[in-house]
Amino acid sequence: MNIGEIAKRAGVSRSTVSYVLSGKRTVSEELRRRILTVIEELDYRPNAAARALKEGRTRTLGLVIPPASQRLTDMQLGFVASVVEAAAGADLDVLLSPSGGDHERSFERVVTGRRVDGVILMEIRLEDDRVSRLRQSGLPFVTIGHPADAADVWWIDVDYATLITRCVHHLADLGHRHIAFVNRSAELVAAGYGPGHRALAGFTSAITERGLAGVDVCCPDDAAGGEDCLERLLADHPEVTGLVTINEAALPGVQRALERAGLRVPRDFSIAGVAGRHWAEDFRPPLTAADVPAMEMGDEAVRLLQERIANPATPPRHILHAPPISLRSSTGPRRH
Amino acid sequence: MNIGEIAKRAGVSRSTVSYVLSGKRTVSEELRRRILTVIEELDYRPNAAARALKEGRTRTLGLVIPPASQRLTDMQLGFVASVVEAAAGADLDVLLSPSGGDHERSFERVVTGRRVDGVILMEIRLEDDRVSRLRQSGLPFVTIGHPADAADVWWIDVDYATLITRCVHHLADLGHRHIAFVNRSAELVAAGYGPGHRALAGFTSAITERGLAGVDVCCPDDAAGGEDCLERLLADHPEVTGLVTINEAALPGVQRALERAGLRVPRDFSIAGVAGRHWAEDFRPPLTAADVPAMEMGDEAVRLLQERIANPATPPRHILHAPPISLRSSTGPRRH
DNA sequence: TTGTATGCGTTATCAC
DNA sequence: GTGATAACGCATACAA
Repeated sequence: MNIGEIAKRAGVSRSTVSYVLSGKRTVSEELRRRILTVIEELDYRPNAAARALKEGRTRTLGLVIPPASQRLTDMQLGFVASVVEAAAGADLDVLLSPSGGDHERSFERVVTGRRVDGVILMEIRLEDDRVSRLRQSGLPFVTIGHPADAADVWWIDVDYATLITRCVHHLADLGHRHIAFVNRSAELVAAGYGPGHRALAGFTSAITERGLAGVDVCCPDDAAGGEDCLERLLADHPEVTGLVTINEAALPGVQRALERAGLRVPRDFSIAGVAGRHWAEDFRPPLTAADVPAMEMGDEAVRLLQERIANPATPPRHILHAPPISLRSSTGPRRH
Repeated sequence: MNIGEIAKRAGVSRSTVSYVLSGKRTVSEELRRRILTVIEELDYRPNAAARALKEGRTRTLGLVIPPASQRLTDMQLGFVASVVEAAAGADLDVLLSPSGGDHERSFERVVTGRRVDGVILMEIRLEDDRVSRLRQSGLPFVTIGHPADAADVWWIDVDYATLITRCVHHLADLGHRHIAFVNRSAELVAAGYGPGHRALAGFTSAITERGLAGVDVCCPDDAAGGEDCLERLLADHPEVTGLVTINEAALPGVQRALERAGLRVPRDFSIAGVAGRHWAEDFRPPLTAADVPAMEMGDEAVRLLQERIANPATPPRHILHAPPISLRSSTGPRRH
């Protein structure tokens, strides 16, 4: 079914059909009716490839995600979901591309095959090859997270340094003097994962500012890893009475280790961090945390990307979120 | 950058370049070299839209997911991840389309705009409009889950009836006489969500077969809902000593309610169910459950779809998974 | 072994 | 207000 067939059945030319569809020139009411009826009857819809070829744009956004092998966190999932939702709201389709692992080809196809009008990139490293690649390709893109050298890229991020700093101050205000920072996995941090580094910087500076004793550890991104990690931490640093973290996936394990050590939260031990809202609320006890507005951020990513596609010359825009810390029930005064 | 530009710079015709790329006819080694060098230099890649238009296929699969508003379960996430991974492995791209909610347009675009060569559908209802729509459209599709009338559709599913039956037998063997079934949310079940109905059927028949007393309840798909639900259940049916469930998202709440009621798992109360492996393992105590092979199923969905695209006349194939129940630590003998 | 010509389905320019 | 026609970039049947 193509536009020519519609034209034939309606007894008009192809261009008239096209103009009825686009509304870019006036068509007599009679023909309009007739054409729309035929379109309806045959359930005709323009061929996307032909349209893309002619118009030079695909009405499709690329979304580059971490490979599946590495399980997506709740927060990442929130980004994906909200990007898809926002794109659908703007009548845009979303092409998913796993990066990393052995998926170079998928990424290359998206970037260089003109399959999309723009790209949204997640899980940004401080030095990120994909960002360089995209920069050089000229394809509009927006990142969720930002690389070290980010002046010329459009991005949206969470201000991990500030948030972790606030968490430390909160614990310090409650009287805690020995505080631990539970980071994401060692591999991720070693690979230059931005939030890991920025959160650590925030932790270190706050610890110094308040004259506290701080210890930081990397921790695998799952419950079992969290359990091991905290067990070791408690053994090596029994003086620690509270922790701050950006590793939501490790928390169930963290809590099990605390329980096993006979420590109650928040009576004997306080936990604060950065996490998705659902996560923080479903945790027991509910987690005192900065609630990352994942839904909003996906939305913004799509908006920014549309803006950039529409007007490539616009100077870069950055959005840095520092949501307030929601006081729940996982932090309390230090017990003597 | 197009194929003509490459041809000009290499001093050959466009078709020669095209044939070098496709390998569909022999090209002298000298020209081949020259052309490949130019391609390399300019980092040329064929325009996907032009190729799709010419070839009549897009090398893209559609993946229809539930809307983001309704949070994806761990299992659904596993499907998405594995589909994307498998598709990437076959050099196929994946176009994501949220369905339900107010995303009709997105679904219609995918189905009727020839944006994809085939579609993978998730979260199937017994009577599913999207399946009917796809059936009538002639576009090849595979479902994860299956509708009531599924003889002519290609699908992959988990045998919820059998698995829940096994769970009931397992509890019965341990001496439990009063068993509850915790279903997915009432809305989902009312909407004809397949697993909800089939699992319930399996539960009922097993209860009857063993001469037990069974009670079944619907339960919201989140921790808070699970907590409420179990609290009510324990109040109304204090004789119940074990439950089986397909609602993994409710389990943290279920457990909290049990704890609050002073019931220990598995000493005082047994839990068995169907869940993703990670989920079951991370649970405390680790969950005795049939581990849904989500990764494998996404893979199969892509393979089946490729098969169907390649050979539309092949009779439909169905794959029904009934993974064994992994004995972990959430079930034990009834206490007297 | 290579080149020329055609058409995929659209949109948009030009002519009427 | 409407119709004919030329691209868009590619793959391939047909010529040489």
